[in-house]
Amino acid sequence: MISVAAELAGMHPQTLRIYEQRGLIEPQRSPKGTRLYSQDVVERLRRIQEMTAEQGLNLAGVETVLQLEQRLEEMRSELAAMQRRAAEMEQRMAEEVERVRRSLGAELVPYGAYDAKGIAAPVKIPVERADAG
Amino acid sequence: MISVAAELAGMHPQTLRIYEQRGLIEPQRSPKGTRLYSQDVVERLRRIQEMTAEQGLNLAGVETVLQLEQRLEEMRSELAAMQRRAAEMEQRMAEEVERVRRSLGAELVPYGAYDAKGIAAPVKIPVERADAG
DNA sequence: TTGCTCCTCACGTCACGTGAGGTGGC
DNA sequence: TTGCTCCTCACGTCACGTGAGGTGGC
Repeated sequence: MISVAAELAGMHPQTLRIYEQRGLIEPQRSPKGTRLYSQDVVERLRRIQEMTAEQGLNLAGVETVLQLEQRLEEMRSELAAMQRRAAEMEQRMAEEVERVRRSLGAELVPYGAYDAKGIAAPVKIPVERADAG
Repeated sequence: MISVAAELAGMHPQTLRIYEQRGLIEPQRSPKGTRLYSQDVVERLRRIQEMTAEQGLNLAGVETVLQLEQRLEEMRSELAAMQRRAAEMEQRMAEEVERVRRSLGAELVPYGAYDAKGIAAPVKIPVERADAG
C-alpha cells in the first residue's frame, strides 16, 4: 500500500515513512504491520507535496501551516454559522414586530408557528379583545 | 541603524539585508541609503526570529505563516464586528417590539426579555376572552 | 583613523529526500 | 524466485546564516 500511496502523492515511499515518523501523517496498519493509506491521508500528502515542492516549505513550516489552516477553517465555519444565526434572528424579530403591529388593529390574529429549532411555541391569540365589544 | 535593529532582534546585520532582499521586511531608507528600522519592523523581525530559530521554519514557511496569520487576524476582527452587530440588532429589535407593545395599551403585557440566542419569548396574553364574560 | 554603512562572494551547517543494504511474509 | 513490505544508515543537495573583503561618507 505504501507504493500506491507514494505513487498517488508523487513521492518516494521512504519519504512517506519519514513523514509518518515526524507525525505529519498517521496511516492505519494492517495486522501484519503493513501501512494502509486512506484517501484522506493521500489528500494530505498531496497538500504536503504542494507545500514542500512548489512553495519550498520545510516540514516545520508544513506542520505550522496545516495547523493554521485548520484554525482558519474552524473560524470560517464559525463565521458562517454566525451569519446564518444573525439572518435568522433578524427575520424572526421582524416577524415579531410585524405581528405585534398587526395586533394594534381591530383584531388580534394568530400567527404562524416558529420552526423546529427549539423555538418557543406559538401563542394562540384571542380573536376579540375584551374591551372590543 | 541596521546594527541597532539587528541587536534588538537578535540577528546578524547581514541577515536583515537578506530578509529585506527576500521581501520579508521593508525598512525605510535615509536620503543617503542607510536603512531605517521602525518599531513595527523590529517586531516583525522578532516574530521571524521566533519562527526560524525556535520553530525551525525556513523563509518560505515564514512568508506563508505570516500571510495566514494576517488572514486569521482579519477574520477574527470580522467575527468580532459580526458579534457586535448581532447584539446591537437584537437590542434594537427588542426595543422596537417593546415600544410597539406598549402602544397597545395596558392589556398586552410582554414578559421576559429575549434570551441570548435570539429566540422569541412567548407572549403573555390578556386572560379574558370576549365570550368568557 | 575609527566605526559605521553599503554591497557581493564564499564557506559551513543543517534539514530533507533518496538510495542502498539487509529482513521477512505472501 | 520475484516483488512487495519492514527497518536503519549514509550520501547529495539545497537553503540559510555568517564571515570576509572591499567601498564610501560622517
